[in-house]
Amino acid sequence: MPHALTLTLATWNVNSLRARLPNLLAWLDKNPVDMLLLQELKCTEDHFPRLELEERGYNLAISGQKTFNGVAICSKYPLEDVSRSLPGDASDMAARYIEAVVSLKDKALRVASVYVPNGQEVGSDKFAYKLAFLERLQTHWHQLLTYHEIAVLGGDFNVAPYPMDVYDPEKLDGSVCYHPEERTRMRALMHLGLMDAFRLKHPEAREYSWWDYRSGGYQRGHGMRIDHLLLSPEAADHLTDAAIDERPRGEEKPSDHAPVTATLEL
DNA sequence: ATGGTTGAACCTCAA
Repeated sequence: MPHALTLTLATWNVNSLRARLPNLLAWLDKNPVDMLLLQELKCTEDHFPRLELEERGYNLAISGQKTFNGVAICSKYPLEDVSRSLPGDASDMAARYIEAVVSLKDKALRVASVYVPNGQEVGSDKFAYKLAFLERLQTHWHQLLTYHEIAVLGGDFNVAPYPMDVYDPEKLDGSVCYHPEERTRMRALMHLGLMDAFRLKHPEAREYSWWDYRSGGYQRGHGMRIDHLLLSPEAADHLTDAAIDERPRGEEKPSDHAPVTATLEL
């Protein structure tokens, strides 16, 4: 059967949607992706710039929070069965996960936008929360993968899975976002059968998705690849392209993250 | 570099 539908996806941690709205809209005008996964909205749903995105054709599913966190799914196709929590800890109120089913013409796609906790400092309570959160992701997606759907789990995982995903693996080994325990849990999640779209298409590329604002991280090339689009096997079968668009990171008032993109021919 | 920057909201925290 010939390909009937080209679906473009992006994930982007914008580090405050309201502060980054000009950057985001300028990027969308050049890259009118079908599915946009956002993290670190840093606003409640009532402050979400709904009109600006709706007039660009997006349906919205939002999990907002004041000051911190906040995730969203923006889709040119209708969204159904929206879920705003990651199972496994009913006491966790942070807006870090949203999942929905996208109705395409004759098929469906499950998609989630996740903002994994940063962990702050190795050994801290926040680091333990991060590890527990990664385990919850693994448990939940282990279940979801039994459905054999076309599915995408995208977002800011705050983990660089392999040495080639950081600018200096020897120096950074054991530091937050590149600690062995985080890599172990990140890889356990991937080894359920979630394929890293960027790495599938670029097995050797030393490209990053995040650079620290401090110490001129971007200018020095001190980056990490911590934002990922993970594909179910059924989705990976349709992957035709993946990239990291570094350009927005070099522009005025940037997010510290760059958008990561993928294309599926369904 | 036990430095450094950014955003939101408060006079500091999270990243």
